[in-house]
Amino acid sequence: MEVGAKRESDFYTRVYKIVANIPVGRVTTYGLIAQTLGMKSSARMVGYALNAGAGSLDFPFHRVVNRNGDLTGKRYFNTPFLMKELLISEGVGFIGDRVNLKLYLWNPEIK
DNA sequence: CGGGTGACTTTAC
DNA sequence: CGTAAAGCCACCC
Repeated sequence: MEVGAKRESDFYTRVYKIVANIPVGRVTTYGLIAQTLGMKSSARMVGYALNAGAGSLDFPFHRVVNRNGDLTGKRYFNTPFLMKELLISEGVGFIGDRVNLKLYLWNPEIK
């Protein structure tokens, strides 16, 4: 029937769908997701959306980092260092405390 | 409808 | 590399 004509009006749902599509061993940024949604100026809302879904949904929000590749969301984790450990465990490379976006940045797309 | 908030981003010093 | 300030848009009360 309608090819996605339903269009999830929920901004959050959009973010969840993209985050859920992030392949293992890859990461993406808030601004990039926002841009994919057509609102590059609403990068804050992306992280906000994850916080709203976190706790209720099982999304790999640890794969979402900021523009610098820094794990800004680690402070919302039960154990902050866990976020970095998870990424390393998945094969994501780090430069100090930041993700090597040069090699592991993933380009989000709406499925 | 209005005010407050925020897991961002950019620019500036 | 550090902090500070402004812009930004969606959600909550």
